[in-house]
Amino acid sequence: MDNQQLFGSSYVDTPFFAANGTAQRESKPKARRRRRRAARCGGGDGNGWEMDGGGDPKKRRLTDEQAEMLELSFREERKLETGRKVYLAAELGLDPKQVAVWFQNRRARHKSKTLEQEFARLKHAHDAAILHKCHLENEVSLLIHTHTGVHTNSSSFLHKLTASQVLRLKEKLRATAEEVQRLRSAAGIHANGGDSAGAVSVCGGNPGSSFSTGTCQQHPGFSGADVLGRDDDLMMCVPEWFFA
DNA sequence: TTGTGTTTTACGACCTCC
DNA sequence: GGAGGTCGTAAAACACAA
Repeated sequence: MDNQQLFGSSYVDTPFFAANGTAQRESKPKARRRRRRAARCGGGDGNGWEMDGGGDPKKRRLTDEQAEMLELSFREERKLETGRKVYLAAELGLDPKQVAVWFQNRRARHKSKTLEQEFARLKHAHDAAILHKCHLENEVSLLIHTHTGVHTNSSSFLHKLTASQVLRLKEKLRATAEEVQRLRSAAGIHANGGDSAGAVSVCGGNPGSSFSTGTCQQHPGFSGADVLGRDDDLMMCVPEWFFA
C-alpha cells in the first residue's frame, strides 16, 4: 500500500478557517516537529519510545510510524473493538490501553474539527439569509415608493419584518398595483412609463416567484439572481442600517 | 533562554449497550 | 457487571516569538 493511498486528500484534515492561526500553523510546523522527533528517536528503547532522561517514560509520545498506523486504522473504522485493539497494540508494541486512549482522543479531535466546519457552514448560510432579507426589504421599499410615492425608510420599520412578512407585503403590493392598472384601464386611462403600473410591468417577472420577480431595470442590484453571487452588487443595495 | 500558546497523551467520572 | 463510549481536564511535549 503506498502512502498516496493511505493518506489521500479525502481524509487528511484540512484547516477550514484560512484565517485561523492554529490551522495555518498545521502543515509546516507539524513537519518540522516530526523531523525533530525523528532526529531524537534514535535514543529511545527498542520500541522507539522517547525516554525523558532517566529512562522512565512519563508521557510517551507515539512514533511517527505508530501514529500513522493508528491513523490508518482510524480511517477504516472509528470505533475500536477488542480484537482490533489487541491486534494494533501487538503490531505497534503498545499497551492496548494506549491504543484505546489514542482512539478516544482521535475521535475527540475529529469531532471538534467537524463542529468547527459545521459552524462555519451555518454561519455562511446565516449571512446569506441576512443578505437575502435585506434585498427583499429594499425591494419592498422600492415598490412602496413607486406605487405610493411614500419614501419609506428601512430603518424605521422594514428591518423589523421577517423575510416571510416582507414577501407577503410584496405580494400585496403587486396585487394592488394590478388592481390599479385594471381600474385605470377600465376608466380609459393609459399608463405611461412614469406611473406605477408601468413600473410594475418593467419589473415584470414571474408573479408567482417569491424572490426573483424579475430584474428591475431601474435597479439591477435587486435581481434575485444576483443575491448570493455578486458581492459588489450586493453591497450596493444593503441599507446603511445593516452596518450599524 | 524563557515565556507562552498549541498539541498530544493520559486519566477519571459518568453513560450506554449487551 | 464489564467493555467501550463521551466529556472535561491535567500535564508533558513541542514550536516559536521576544
